[in-house]
Amino acid sequence: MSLNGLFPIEKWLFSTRSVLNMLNEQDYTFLIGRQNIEKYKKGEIVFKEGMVPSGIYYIHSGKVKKYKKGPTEKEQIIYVANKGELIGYHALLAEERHQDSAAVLEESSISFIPKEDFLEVLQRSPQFAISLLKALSHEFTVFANNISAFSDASAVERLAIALIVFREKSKIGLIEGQQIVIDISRSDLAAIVGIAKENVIRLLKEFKSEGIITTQGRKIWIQDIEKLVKRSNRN
Amino acid sequence: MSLNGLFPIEKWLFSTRSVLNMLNEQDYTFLIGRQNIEKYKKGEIVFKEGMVPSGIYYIHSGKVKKYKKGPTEKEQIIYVANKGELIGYHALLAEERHQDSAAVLEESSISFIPKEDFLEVLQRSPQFAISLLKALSHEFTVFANNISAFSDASAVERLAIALIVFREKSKIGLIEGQQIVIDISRSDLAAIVGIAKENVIRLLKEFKSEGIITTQGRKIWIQDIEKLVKRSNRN
DNA sequence: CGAAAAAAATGATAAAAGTCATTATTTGAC
DNA sequence: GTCAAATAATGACTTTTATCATTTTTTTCG
Repeated sequence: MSLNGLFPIEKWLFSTRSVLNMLNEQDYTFLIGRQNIEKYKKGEIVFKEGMVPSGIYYIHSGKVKKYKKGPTEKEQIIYVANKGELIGYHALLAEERHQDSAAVLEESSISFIPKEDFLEVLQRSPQFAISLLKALSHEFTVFANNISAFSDASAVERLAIALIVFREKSKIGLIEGQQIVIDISRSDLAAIVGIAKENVIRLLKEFKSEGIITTQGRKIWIQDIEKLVKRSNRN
Repeated sequence: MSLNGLFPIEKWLFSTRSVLNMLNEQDYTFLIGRQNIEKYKKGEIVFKEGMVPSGIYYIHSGKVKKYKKGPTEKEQIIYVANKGELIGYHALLAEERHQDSAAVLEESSISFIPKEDFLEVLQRSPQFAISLLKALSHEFTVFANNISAFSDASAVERLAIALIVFREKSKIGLIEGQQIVIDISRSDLAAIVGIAKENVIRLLKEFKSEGIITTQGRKIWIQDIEKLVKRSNRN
């Protein structure tokens, strides 16, 4: 079941994956081929807002949330990074402290790339810089969409979008034909959508009664993607 | 009256200004020194969502809003670009269509930089690319803050932030000691804050009664920045 | 300057989403 | 497998913000 023509998924997804693929084998190996992979358990923190960045991170497997806490301590998830993506490069490139925090959503393998190594490759490969520029610029599409959706879309619509996007992200690494399962806590889902946890639960219940999803514990299966797209109002 | 120590203004502002300043004189003149400046009247559109970018724009004077319209036609302003800034480069660098629209908020002088010229300078100056990377990365700080504020801050708080930030932007080009005036329509202010126009008016009335601002027509003068900062809850 | 148009302001009402208190279910560790 | 802790679910109620209809003020332009 594809989203082609159904939903503009490309406006809601991006990936730093392609950036690395343009590196030659030597540089690629230099950056992420080394065996400094670390395992993170669910909920563990990769970096925290305010920290001075000493390098960037590459996600070998798992999912990492980037989030911010406001004065009221309410957490807002800015982005969920996936297997194959880089995180932590914004602060490094901007030469400032981390402006958001990162924590893993599920057991993940992540390797650390020291600042010096990253900047070295950046200096010696102008094409890498341009490729990064392209990736960063595309990120804006997604962010602009998000900001726009916050004022234009209702809670249900944003939840529908979040489910569609998260499902897409959960496809990665799956075998063709395998059931896609969305495995995320109600709190995290609420923090992505920007609404209260209780509302997420109530709206999911609505989706269940409409036959759009089924759930079991925290797990969610999307049964009728077309109806969900309709509920998102972005088609 | 400075914001130093009062309010983290740097988290809400960025500028592509510095990017151009790192260019050598020759490249600088090549890009924006030429006499293809065009005047735009209030409300005129610079580019529209969906257009294929053929170049980028440099704002010699004036203010330009970047915005998106959602399915309900509600406009959300993503960013207000100022004198000295570049716009339209995201789509160009990402090699995609414009994902937002741009229109001038007040009479502006803008020059067009053809795609080829911009990319040429980018290719021949690796430092320019890295400088752009830095600028783009910093933009994320601002965007992330925005997204976080949307879920964490109330309407009044966001309005207070918007006024503080817009006031700061209106300082540019002013003579020291000159009164800062915020000159923006209630609709545009509402589109920045992401709330209904009527609410902007009601909240401004509240600010007036608290002695924080005075107004005359569309014009707003901030009389007590400290109280306003307090209302923003970000200090 | 004065009329028409645009924008700001106001008031009443409706809708959406948040909060709090509590119960039910699931998950994870021993 | 059982129990404790964590998380999901529910219901009543409050708060916030949007919407709509209308009046007043400001701006624009001949």
